[in-house]
Amino acid sequence: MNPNKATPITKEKIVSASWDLLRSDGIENFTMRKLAKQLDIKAASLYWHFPSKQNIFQYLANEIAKKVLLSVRNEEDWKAALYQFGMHFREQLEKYPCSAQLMMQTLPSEPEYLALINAMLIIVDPLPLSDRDKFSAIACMLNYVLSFELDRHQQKKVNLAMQQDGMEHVQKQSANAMDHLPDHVADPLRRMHRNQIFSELGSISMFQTGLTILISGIEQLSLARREDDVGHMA
Amino acid sequence: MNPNKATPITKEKIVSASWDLLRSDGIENFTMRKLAKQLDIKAASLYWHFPSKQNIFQYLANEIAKKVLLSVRNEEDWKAALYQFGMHFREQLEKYPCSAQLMMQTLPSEPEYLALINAMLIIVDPLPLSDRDKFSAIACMLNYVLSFELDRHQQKKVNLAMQQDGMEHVQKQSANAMDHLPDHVADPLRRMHRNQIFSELGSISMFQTGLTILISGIEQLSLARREDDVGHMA
DNA sequence: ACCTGAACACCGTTCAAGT
DNA sequence: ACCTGAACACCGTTCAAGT
Repeated sequence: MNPNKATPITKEKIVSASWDLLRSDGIENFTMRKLAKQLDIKAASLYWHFPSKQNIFQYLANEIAKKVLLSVRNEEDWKAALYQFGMHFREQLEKYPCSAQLMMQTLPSEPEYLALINAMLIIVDPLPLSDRDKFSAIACMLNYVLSFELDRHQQKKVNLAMQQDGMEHVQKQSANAMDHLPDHVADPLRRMHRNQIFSELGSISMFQTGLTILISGIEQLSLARREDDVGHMA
Repeated sequence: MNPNKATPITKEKIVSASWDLLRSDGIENFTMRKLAKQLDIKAASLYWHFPSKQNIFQYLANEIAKKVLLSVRNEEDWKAALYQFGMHFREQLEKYPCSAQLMMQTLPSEPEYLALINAMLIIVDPLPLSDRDKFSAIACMLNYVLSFELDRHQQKKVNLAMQQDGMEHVQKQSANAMDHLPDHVADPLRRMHRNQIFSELGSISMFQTGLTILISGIEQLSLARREDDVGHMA
């Protein structure tokens, strides 16, 4: 029907269609056949441009990493730098559909992803910490940012389902489960549910709180390790 | 062939076979047909006991949560309590195959999962923090523990692949990517790679470092918020 | 109550064959 | 160089029919 001779499919076109498909159908419903249909080609043709579906996902994850790296700015002290990095990172993740899933199911073997980790390590490199501690610290950060976006994404889906159903079963399910918690025990969770804390779940201010916890935790760790050193010298 | 009349399949048997299948094949290769074969029944029969594959996963995730709750002990101060909680949580996650994947792709709607979150909230409830801050803090913790186990799991797979291949392409892939990092910039990542930091990736001591960061970060946050209060009063 | 055969509507991937 | 038809070897799930 459409031999596409005039305008052959390119890697870029496939990538762009992939973003569209992720946005409309989610990563769990992303199929090669749907992707091909969107491009007016057959699924088999995709394999001339990419070796596998997994490889497309890796490419997309790497594109996100590349974008995050662009927005990295130099900062005076490491705390501000780490904070800005986290904020920019989250901002970029929010722009791309299924960004957190893409980066989590891709191990960091792509160059830009590694460069991203390297950029974070550079920030904490001047701290009086062992390499193992530095690595632990930035792994914490990375996982935090990704998990946060993942949770936000899931929360959005739950909210959507609640709207569509007139919050029939989704809301009820968690509300019921909440009611069946033991009564004889303090239950901050139920209190928070009453106070609608859950609706704020993916908010920026919550993100900032976690970021603050991590950064001042890292600061405390380097203070503690420094004391260890002093102890050793004495 | 085997009508199983003497010993009908029970929910427990399906669950037990599911753990076996997860351990041997991983969550990505877990199929209803394989699960049925292991129980000497047909895939369709599983749907009399469980409404869906997803529901089996939810059940398994809930089983993990139940087990973690059992190992929660009372502690004098909140820092020790949170630390012990994290350590026990990670310990249980290590025992079950694909535990982190199961808990991450299940939103916390099951009763035991909610009880788990509640148990964590109880620990931080006495702190001088807003409910929003408390929730942020334990979301941090939860995500940290799950992400850590997830990373450990992936790292184990990478190591296995390296052994089987005689580290042909996996090692090379990341080593090459490492070599192509820009040279004109500080590269702590390459230094750490040389110093074999990566092989320690899922170790308990690394886990403890992250846990320490989080807990002292939460402590600092409550100190800061307390100062805010004092400021308001003045 | 519990299980199966057979089907439905899909998957990712391969590959000889086309242009 | 780029694409397709047709197939392979699978999926999760349903449901009438069996015992």
